[in-house]
Amino acid sequence: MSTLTEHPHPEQIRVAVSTVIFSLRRDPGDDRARVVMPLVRRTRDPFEGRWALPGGWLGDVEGMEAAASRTLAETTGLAPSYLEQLYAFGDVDRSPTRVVSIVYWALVREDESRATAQENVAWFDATTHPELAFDHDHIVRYALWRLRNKVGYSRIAHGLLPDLFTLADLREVYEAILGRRLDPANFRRQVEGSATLIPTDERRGGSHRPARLYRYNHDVELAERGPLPD
Amino acid sequence: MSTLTEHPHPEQIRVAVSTVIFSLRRDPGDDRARVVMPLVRRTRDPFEGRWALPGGWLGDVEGMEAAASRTLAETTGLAPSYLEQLYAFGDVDRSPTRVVSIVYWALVREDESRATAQENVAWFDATTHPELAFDHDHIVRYALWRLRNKVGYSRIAHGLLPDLFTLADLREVYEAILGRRLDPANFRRQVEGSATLIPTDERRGGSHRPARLYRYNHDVELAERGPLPD
DNA sequence: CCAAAAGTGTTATAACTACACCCATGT
DNA sequence: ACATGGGTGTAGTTATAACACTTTTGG
Repeated sequence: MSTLTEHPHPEQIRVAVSTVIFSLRRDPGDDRARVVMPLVRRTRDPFEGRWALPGGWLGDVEGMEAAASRTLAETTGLAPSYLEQLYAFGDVDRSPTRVVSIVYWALVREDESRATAQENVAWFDATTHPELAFDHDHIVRYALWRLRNKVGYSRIAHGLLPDLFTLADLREVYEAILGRRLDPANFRRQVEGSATLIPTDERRGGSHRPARLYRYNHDVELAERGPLPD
Repeated sequence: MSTLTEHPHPEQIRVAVSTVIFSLRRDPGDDRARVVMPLVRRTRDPFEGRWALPGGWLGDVEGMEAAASRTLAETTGLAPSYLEQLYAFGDVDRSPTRVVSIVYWALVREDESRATAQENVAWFDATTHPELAFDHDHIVRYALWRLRNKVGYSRIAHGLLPDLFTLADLREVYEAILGRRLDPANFRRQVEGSATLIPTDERRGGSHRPARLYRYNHDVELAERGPLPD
C-alpha cells in the first residue's frame, strides 16, 4: 500500500475483526432500560474462561464490515440495525501474538436481541460487566463513549427500536444511553422539529392516555459519517 | 483476537499504515492560506508514477501510531503537532493483493512543513490534487471531512500554528479549513471565551495597528477523543 | 489625514431549559 | 374521581450572527 518502505517480506501480523454489540433490555422489574451487550466466553488460551467481544479472523476474500456482520450473525443470529467501524487496535503487546483488531460497533433492536440462545454467549450490562480478555475492557469503554457521543448529534437511537414506537420509547433509549432523565416536553419538540419521525394514526394505550405511534423517516440517514463507503 | 472462528491458519493479509498529512501554505501572492498535503510519487507497480499517501508496512514490533510517525518523519522529516487515527480501509479489491491500511491523519506547522526536500515528495493543494493511487482519493476526501468537522468542536487549529500567533492568524486557519470567511469580532469573542488562549504582552505590527500575540494553553487538550490511548 | 486592521458594543434571532398547565384514558 | 403519562404553552437564559463603531498603527 502507498509508498512501501523496504521490507524483504512483510512480517506475520494477523488481522481480526471484533464487534461491540449494543442493545437495550427492559426487564419487568426495572422502570428504566439498560444498555446491554453480548459477550462470548473464551474456550481456549489466551484468557481461557474469560468473557470477550465476539469476533474472528478476517477472511482473505472477506470485507471487514462483512466479517463484522458475520461475527454478529454467529452470536446474535440476526442482522444489525446499525454498524460502524469503531477503531483499529494494534498495540504490540495487546495479545501474546501480534494481532491487529479492526473493531466495529453495532446496534441490535431489543426484540431481536432476545433471540440469542447460543452456548457460551451471554448478555451483560454495558457499564457493569466482568473484566474482559485482552484490551476489551478498554474497547468497550471507548465504544460506549462513541455511542453516547453519537446519540447527541445523530439519529442512531432509532436503531434500538422497532418499526413503530412512541416518543416515550424513543426518549427512554436516549435516557438509557445518556444515563440521565430528559424533559418529555422539550424532547418532544426537538425530535418533532427535526423531521426524522413520521407520525402515524395509530396509538398505543398502556395504562393511561394512549400515545401516538411514530415511524422512522428513512429519507434522512441514521447517521452522517461523511464520505465513507455506504 | 476474541472468539476465534476456526481457520486452520489465518490467510496472508498484509497491514500497512498510511498518513494524510495536512499543513497550511500562505504564498506571497495569495491573500488566503490553503490547506496542503505532501504526496509521494510511486516508483513501482502497482500505480507506478502516480502520487500516493505516504505510508509503509507495519513492522511486527512497531505500534501503529509509531509507524505513522515514522512515515511522517520519512517524508516531512519532522514530528506532527497532531496525530490521530482516521480509519481502517480493508476492501478486498482496493489493491491487487490483500492489504488492510490503517490510516492516520496529522497536522504539521507551516514553518516546519517548509523543510521538506525529499526526492519524489511534493506538496499539493488538499482539494485540487492529481488523481491518486489505490483508494487514496477517497481517503483524502474523508480526512478533509474529518478535519473540517473536528475544527468545529475542538482546538486542533492550533496544531497548524507556531507558538505565538495573532487572532487573525488563528482565524485564517479556520477560514482555510472551513473555506469561508468568519466575522473577526465574533471569532475573537468565541475563542476568548473558551479559555484556550493565553494572551501575552507582545504585539506584532504588520502594516497597521499591531495585534496582540497569543499562546496556546496546553492545560486544555488539543482535542478530546474519548478514552483512547494517550 | 487616510487606509486598514485591531478591537469593542449593540441588537436581533434562534436554541435550550425549566416548569406550569391542560388532556385523555384505565382503573 | 383521580392518578398518570400524553401533549401544549410560555418565559428566562444562552449561543450565534450581523454589523455599526471606535482605536491604533504605517504611510
